[in-house]
Amino acid sequence: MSVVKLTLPDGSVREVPKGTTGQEIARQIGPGLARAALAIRVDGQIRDLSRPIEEDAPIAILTDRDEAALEVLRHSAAHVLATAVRQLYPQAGIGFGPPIEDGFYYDFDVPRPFTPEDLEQIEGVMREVAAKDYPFLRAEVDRAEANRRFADDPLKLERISELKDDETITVYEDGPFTDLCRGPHIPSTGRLKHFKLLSGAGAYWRGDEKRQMLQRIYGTAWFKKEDLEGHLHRLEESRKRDHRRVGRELDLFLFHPFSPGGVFWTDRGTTMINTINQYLQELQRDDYREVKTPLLYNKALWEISGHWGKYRENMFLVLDNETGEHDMSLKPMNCPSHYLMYNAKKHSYRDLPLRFTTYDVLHRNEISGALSGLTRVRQFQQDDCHIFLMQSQIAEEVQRLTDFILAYYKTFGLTATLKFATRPEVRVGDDALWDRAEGALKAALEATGMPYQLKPGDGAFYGPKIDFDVADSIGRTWQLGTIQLDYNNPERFDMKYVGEDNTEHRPVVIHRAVSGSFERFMAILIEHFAGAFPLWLAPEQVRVLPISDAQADAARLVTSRLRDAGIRAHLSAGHETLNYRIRDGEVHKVPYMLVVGQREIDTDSVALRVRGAGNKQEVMSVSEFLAKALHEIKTRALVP
RNA sequence: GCUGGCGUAGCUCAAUCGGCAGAGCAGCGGUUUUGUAAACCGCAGGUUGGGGGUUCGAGUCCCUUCGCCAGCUCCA
Repeated sequence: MSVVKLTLPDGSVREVPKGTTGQEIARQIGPGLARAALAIRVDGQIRDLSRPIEEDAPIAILTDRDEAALEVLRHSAAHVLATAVRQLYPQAGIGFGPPIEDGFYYDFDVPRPFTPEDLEQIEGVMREVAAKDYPFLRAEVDRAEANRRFADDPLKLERISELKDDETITVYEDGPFTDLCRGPHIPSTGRLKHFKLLSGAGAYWRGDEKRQMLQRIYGTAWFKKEDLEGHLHRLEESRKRDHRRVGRELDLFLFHPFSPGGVFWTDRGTTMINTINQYLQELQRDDYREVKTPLLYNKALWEISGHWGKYRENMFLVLDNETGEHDMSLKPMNCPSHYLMYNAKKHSYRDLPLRFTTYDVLHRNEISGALSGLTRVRQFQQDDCHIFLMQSQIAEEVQRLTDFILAYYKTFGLTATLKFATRPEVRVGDDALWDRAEGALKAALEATGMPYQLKPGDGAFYGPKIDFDVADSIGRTWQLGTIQLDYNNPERFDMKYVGEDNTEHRPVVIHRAVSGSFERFMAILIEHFAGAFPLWLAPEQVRVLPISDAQADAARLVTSRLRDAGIRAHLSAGHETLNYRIRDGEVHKVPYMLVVGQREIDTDSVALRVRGAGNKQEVMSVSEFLAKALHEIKTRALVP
């Protein structure tokens, strides 16, 4: 009998008869491991424990301590879900059921949507399936056998028909349920213990809006009870932080049915936007040129830029009364207007890189179902910038922009991950141009030394890009910043600069945004800080509270002193009790409250109450407080 | 845009089977002058998102439309 040599994670080599299963190896290593084992990694590939090993390979037995095993668990949880649904709805068609971040889902073809009561019932049956501890049995079948097994399910038959002839078709059984599936799975359904179904929703078969709508059930599954509870707690916490709720409670913005996708910023929200804007303007003071351009353009511009062909459904077209045609449009992007400005003058290589920034209002006609709070609106402002530069300047500029963007996020305590997005299906420009652009941007990105992920096909229609994704409190990631390299528009707009050799050359354009849009950035900040903004950003920075009317004048004087120093301070006097006013300040997340009573007046001081710190007050002079607050504001400290 | 759910006072939510639209908070008026998270009393607040229908009678049932929410699609 031949043997195979298996290298364990600790480097030791174990020789076992060819065909030994992962389960048997785990048992040989130790009974504890055998009990804990969930799957095995063989030469980098995760497999069922029950599969025989036929070749020499590095292996690792996976237990609930491995992140990869969690994915296997969740995939198996999806199968248990399908098992339960099939038991309750034997006619249900079975779509796809993959693991996803924090959980899993499965799509079913059923005549009516699942209700919350249905989900409870299904979850109950899932617990029965888990209790029965059915083993997950893997089998390789040929095409005819697969077609026979899934003869009653058109969705599965469609999937089978797409498998290539050289692909191994595998099916998995757990008790009464059989699914077409690549695997791998946990050894048996009993290993699934801590899970919960969360919601149901419609989802198109294969994500295609022209195909039928299936009913998707989302669920979450974990190895430990605490992990499940922690996850459910995080979901609850996320709901509390939802920027739509917090934004209303803190009176930052509102919506009105008369302008779906349009934001009404209150004075408080406007103050925050302006504060962020000032910060950006300060950062860009030296090397950037801030410009303003029109909002409305003739379609001739969009024909040159390619928007008319590729982006028209997202543009608000405006009727021209003279021509009776919709041949004007509100701008959905700033780039073409910057190109027009660039071309209005002749440029020397000495002027490059030339950086135009703009905070103009943009309009995009999003389909109604896409609108969502501040994160998806129809009118918004980007902190937009277009950089005109020479080919040879790309790497340095990308480095500089990356540093800039990451430093900016750091000010807010946000961390980002980088994504490199390449040419999309719908695009302008020939492949040679794309090759050059992708090559140049990738080289520049790698020169920064930052880790990044690849997002193939996710580039802009005119060029590849580096996206900066920032995670919000719910764990959703949002694309905020972006660096897009564009070789197309310089051609389309026939841009030129005069080089050192006194002949004309083609510049390259970099599109850059940092916050993405102020609207979306505000949504993320609100959820990130749960409304408790750092001092420099808070719409109301300080609230001054006299204990009674007797101290009102003194408190008013303190307020004026703060305001004269440029601090956003308000006086909270009146007939309400001190307790009431303190509570109101805490509820509105005012960073600092200054209590002024007779004791303070006598010593020319204030009693500082820090947001969230309870009544651990500190008494200091007004000038001491002023110095402290101004310093925190100036340094944009993440306090209190 | 698609599928489903939901729209009751500024906000959060009640209103049994189709049978008098209500509460708390916020607001306004008064009393209270307060030492670190809600003083007390009173008043006002509504074409139940809009339109149409069924019914003796509609917040409740049906149709339609607008908006919001979740997901899909899309995306800053």
